[in-house]
Amino acid sequence: MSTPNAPRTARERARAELTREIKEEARRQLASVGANGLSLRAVARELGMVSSALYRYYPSRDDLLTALIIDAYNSLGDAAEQAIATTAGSSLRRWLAACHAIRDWAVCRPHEYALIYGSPVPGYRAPEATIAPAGRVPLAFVGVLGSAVAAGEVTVEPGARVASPAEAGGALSDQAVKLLAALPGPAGAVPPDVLLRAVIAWTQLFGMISFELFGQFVGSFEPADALFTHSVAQLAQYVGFRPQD
Amino acid sequence: MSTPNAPRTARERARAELTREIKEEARRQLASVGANGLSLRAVARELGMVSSALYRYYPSRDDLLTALIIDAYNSLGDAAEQAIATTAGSSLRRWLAACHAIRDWAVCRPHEYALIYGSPVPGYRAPEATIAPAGRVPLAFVGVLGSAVAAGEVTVEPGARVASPAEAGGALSDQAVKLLAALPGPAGAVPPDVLLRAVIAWTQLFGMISFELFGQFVGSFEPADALFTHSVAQLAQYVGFRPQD
DNA sequence: TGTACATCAGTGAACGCGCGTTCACTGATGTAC
DNA sequence: TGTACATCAGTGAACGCGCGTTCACTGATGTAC
Repeated sequence: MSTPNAPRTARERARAELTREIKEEARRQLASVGANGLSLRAVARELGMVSSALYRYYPSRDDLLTALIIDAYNSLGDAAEQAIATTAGSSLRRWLAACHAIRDWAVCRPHEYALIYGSPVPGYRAPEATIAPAGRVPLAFVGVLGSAVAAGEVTVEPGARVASPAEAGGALSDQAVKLLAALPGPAGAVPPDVLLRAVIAWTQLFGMISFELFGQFVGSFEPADALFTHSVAQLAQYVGFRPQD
Repeated sequence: MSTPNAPRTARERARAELTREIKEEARRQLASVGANGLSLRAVARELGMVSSALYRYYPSRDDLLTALIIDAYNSLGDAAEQAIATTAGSSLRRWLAACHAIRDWAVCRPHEYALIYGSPVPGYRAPEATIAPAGRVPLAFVGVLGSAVAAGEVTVEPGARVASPAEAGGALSDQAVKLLAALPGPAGAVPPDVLLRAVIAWTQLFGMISFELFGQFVGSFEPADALFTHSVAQLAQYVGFRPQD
């Protein structure tokens, strides 16, 4: 019985393998032509097949794209979760490890990063199935936040930090509270203002990675390693992680 | 003599007008098919011309794309500069006005935003001519920073803010100092640590706008108005702008 | 003011290409008795 | 264990499409004398 999804017959094994090889070749092509240029015919050609054969594996080009998108989200989610799981010490350390893991992943796979965080492919509508994988990174961050709050490793009262209390109320805190209510386990206990600070850090993280990969730092902060390390540390401090070890 | 570049003959006037109309139609198509799908033939069709006629105006598809990119950077640069120029009061107010102007511009023209801040078009290499327009927004921010420093409206000593002094030295401050040396006028007098904080705010600004436009907030912070206003205020405070009026 | 010539915008046909998808087919692999 | 049938992977031709770019051309606009 081993694993229930394991292929039993030779046919099934071949099918699983080719499904994987098609995705791999498609990923390789992403790098040279981008998501829009991805072509079933070119993938088939490279694999030594006839283009119509691919339709035994993916019903259309968009389905192949969807598979690549889901894989990319999952691969990034794995990287973040693994960094958190394998980093010992304080919540701060785990938070920083996740940030660095995400950037390292993106630098190694710029085209997969562009696929999920770059401009949307026009005419392509992301199906439901991408939503859960897309949520893994934010969820991983919220998980760190939750255990940090529980362990008292994050400052809850932001002190004199709130610039405009009027804004923090109303629509914004409603959104934060609603989001927290939908979160699993101890993450729901994160105070709304801590969550908001984390969201800001989250957007900064991806803004910086996008700028690095998409060429906005050319001629100024390139290479961006030092800037990245510095900014991630700054924002972790802003979120409220205590610099204890 | 009027303006030196004004078209004199009917022919020249017609040429200037068509050049503009081609760009306008191309911009319209960006919205439906994206940068990769932009096609000279479709533009010509919509304009009631034959496709080869466009070659009298742009020597190739890439040149038309370049014109659109330059226009987008300039249009965004205009918006930011104008917001700064027309906002009275403190540097803080001008900084916030610029941030909001940039986001408003992006929300109104998501496809032009994607063209310049989204994933790069594969196979397209941005020519030299795009560099200067691309620098207008950062320069505008640095301008506000410069006058804020001169007027004492920004906190120069970050207090206990530096998380890891070791990183702030070395490569990173070298880059900051080099960048400042290349800046015009009073902007060069901005202290490196203030510049670094502004760079972080700058990346957060665009990270948040990208997340909003590219759909990462679906199901959580949508609409993102309140989150945006809050985060921009938070980062202005982080940069060190004094909340005086 | 009128004529001769040069410039240039726009035409239409063509070249050569690649794409996604469908469909009837062959032949190998798997299954039931 | 062997045979008959069902399943399914892969083929090759075809459909209908759109693309960027070139090129010889016509006819209108501009210029110099």
